[in-house]
Amino acid sequence: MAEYDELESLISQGRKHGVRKRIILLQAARLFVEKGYADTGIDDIGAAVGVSGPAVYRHFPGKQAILLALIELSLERLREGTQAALVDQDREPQKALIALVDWFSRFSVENPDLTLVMQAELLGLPEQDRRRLKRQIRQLSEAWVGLLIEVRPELSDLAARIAVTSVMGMATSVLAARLSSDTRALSVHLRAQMLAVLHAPAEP
Amino acid sequence: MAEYDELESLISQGRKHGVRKRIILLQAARLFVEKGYADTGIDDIGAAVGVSGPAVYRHFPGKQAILLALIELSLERLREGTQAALVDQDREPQKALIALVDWFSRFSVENPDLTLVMQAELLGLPEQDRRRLKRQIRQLSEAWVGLLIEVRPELSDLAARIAVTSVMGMATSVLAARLSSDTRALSVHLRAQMLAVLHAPAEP
DNA sequence: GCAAAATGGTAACTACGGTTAACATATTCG
DNA sequence: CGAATATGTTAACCGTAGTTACCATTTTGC
Repeated sequence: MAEYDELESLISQGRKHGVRKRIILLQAARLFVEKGYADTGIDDIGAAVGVSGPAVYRHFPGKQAILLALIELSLERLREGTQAALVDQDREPQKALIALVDWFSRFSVENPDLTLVMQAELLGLPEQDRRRLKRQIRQLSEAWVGLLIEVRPELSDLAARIAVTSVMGMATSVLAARLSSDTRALSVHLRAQMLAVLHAPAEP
Repeated sequence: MAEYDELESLISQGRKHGVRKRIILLQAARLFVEKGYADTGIDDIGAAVGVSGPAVYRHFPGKQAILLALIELSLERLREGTQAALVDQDREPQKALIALVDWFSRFSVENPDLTLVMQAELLGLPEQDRRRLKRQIRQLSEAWVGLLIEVRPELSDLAARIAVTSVMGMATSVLAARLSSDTRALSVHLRAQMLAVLHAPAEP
């Protein structure tokens, strides 16, 4: 479910157990992306949820914990989506790669805040968490790289890594630029250009 | 001149007028990219220059001013490079576009800190400066968009904007990932994939 | 060579914001 | 119902880091 639909649905559910926590998370994502992690106060987050101030501490042990939970949520969604896109592709790397692009171009456009927070605010985390998460992100992209090399064995390892990194970067830069609110058009164009990168002629 | 070569050359020049200031700027860029603007203290910047603490205030009125000067320097270089790449192309948009990609793929790889700071830490600036700089960045990318539409009139405005934004995003994401220290290889691959994006088949 | 400007060091100030304390209300469930 | 738990509120705390004050030294230009 896209992040804004989820947020709306959660708010309508009143104050059930654990719901507040999820609302805080999604609103914090919005704020972090809009104003940056450093310039977003705990008070701001509370206000966005309709709960001024330190009430947030009832749900999270601190500001950093919110950011950490957010990025972990983001990673989790990415992992789920990647796996889901890979099943039922009859182990054909060509089909699998296209399925991945299909899914990711849609996911990133429909979940801009989650996607952007992960790559923009990793530095806000303490060394240790940052390392751990970076490793996990790398593992995720390695799946893409492996698939790409299967499809195009002529690519060097570096070339494949650059292509995959570029594909991720295209999504975040386009989202950050807020070029259009037409999510359908955005994801369609993104998809086309991601495929172009993955199929770009190799350089000697 | 690439940023690290410039830094080295400056340091060897001792303490001439205005030199210190430039050194502070470039070291600050390194730190901002490495640890983030928020987590880089004035003391850190001073230490990196061999001048502990508030001595930095002899050259800049404050921390934000350093960031501002950095992003403005970055923009200036981008403008210069864009212009330089466009002259002597006989007003052929096809050639001009390729010249732009040639130049930008090299520039971004040779000046990673300048390139990354501009897009990563814009949020650290006060509203007003941020707006102004964003506008200037947009103007810069509009030059690319105009050129691209000239070459490929079948592209919608949105499609062209997405392509150009993607090209910029590819550079920053690849630089941030630090995939290789072989700048030559990086820029060559980047170039190829940027061209692929700009020539990607349009979507209906 | 000397006055003036430039540059630097150390110590102290201060504001901001994350966090905690202390106290209140509402919800849940036996 | 009533105890326990969850959730909120306001006021106060306090560490950090950007900034300023003040004094020392070096560099520059007449």
